Amino acid sequence: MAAPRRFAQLSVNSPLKKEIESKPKKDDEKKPTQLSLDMFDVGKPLGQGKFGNVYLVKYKKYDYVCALKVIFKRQLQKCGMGIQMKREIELQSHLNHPNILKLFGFFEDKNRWFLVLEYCKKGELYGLLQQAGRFDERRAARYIKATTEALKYCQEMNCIHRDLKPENIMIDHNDQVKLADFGWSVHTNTKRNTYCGTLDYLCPEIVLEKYYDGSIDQWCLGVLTFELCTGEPPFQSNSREEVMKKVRNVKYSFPSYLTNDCKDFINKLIQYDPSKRMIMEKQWENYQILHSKDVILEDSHDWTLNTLLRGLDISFSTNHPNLAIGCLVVCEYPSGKELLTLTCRKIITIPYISGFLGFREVEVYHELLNDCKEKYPELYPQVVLVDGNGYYHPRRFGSATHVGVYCDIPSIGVAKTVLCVDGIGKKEINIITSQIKPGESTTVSTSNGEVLCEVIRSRGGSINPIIVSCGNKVSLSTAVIICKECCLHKIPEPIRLADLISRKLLRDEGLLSHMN
DNA sequence: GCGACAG
DNA sequence: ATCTTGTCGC
Repeated sequence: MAAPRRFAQLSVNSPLKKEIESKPKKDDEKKPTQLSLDMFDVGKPLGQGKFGNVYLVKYKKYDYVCALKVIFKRQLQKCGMGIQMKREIELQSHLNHPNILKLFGFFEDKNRWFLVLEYCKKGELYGLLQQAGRFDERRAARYIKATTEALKYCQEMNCIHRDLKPENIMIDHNDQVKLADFGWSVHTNTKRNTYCGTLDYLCPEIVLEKYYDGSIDQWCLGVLTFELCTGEPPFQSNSREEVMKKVRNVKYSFPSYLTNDCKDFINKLIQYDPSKRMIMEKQWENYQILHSKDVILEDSHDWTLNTLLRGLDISFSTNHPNLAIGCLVVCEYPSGKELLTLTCRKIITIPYISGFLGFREVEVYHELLNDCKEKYPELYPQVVLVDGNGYYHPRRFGSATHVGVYCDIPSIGVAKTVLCVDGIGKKEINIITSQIKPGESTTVSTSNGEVLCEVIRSRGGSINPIIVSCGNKVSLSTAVIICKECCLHKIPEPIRLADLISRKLLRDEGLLSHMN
């Protein structure tokens, strides 16, 4: 314990590392250079904290400027953080990422720990934020993106930061983000309102003293985004109790100047239920994979020549957070006669996140389609109608397109509602619908002339439209023809049946909330 | 007929 | 994820 600590693992390009490696390994002694205070010129203090100060220092041998964090063992012990400190150093020294502050090395004397850290000329992001009041979304997004990269890396390394806030994000001379302070942080109680301290970034499970996991960093990322874009943390209040109450109730509101995209992003991260917080890993990965594949928006077959064309639909319904019952209904086209019904019960591991449509569903749909292909190959559908938007989606990738591309099958998106794209929302669609005759349809385009979808007004008296958009390998005009044929009711028959069947199954199993 | 629910 | 709607269960 009292023996001098060895050098921590160094980043590849660290000058300190070069020195160690250039030293001839004499004898069998593998002990690397032992750092000590006299190897540094100590300059001006960079910051003060609860456990000690940070100084600008120069590593004499190479004239290399670093930050030296001094932590008094006494203070640390008083807070019962002695052992934690060592674990944190071990952890931090193994992290190597462009957006994580590098720990070059560490050493100790009788009373103090010394951490040799990367020097960041522009200091804490907190300071820059104070100067600016608030950042415009473009600038905030740059910081958030880099921070996300760092957090993603942390998650891969099974490390939870736990203490994300603008005080712990350093900005170097190149304006690059460097995430700092992995737990042993020098708490900067001088800057933030001492009364609330770092309470602003606490998530509900911490406030309620429940178990927590890596998703607390997602919560904090949402809070951070809010603070960078507005200058104030979302749950700010006069008293500790008030903040905690607001956090428990997830009660916060946006200033009017924020864009919808920004609010949306924050909303997806600041979620009470940890499993509902937007995650960087799987969703994003799937999203990228699917986006890298080609979506075909034209007819891949001459549908009109095939009189035996079958329509199919699958739907998906859940109340239990992770349980889904999917249903696939094959109908004869164009009569709409039901030929086959398959269901699938599956535990979904991906959380539902609005705006990231299709990721949860696609697993279930895929299984159903495979099942059909294996057992009833003659009934395998040529085209699937999917409940929800298709290519017409703010991210240009709705459920129907996901299913179509993922399962490599022609697909059509059939939605009852619209998501706002380029100023076209529910209200605009309703106006458009009211201008067309029952049973007729019209194409809706954005201001650039890009076609989004076709709105069909049902044959009955309702002005509630059916919105058809391209999924994959089916053109919009063909999609509309097929859809109209399948519309015995307002929702195309296969979708309607699948919806009813999957919901009935859930109900029968007592998995819909009104049953208990 | 009324209430719940739909992702 | 708030359909001034459609459907089902009770």
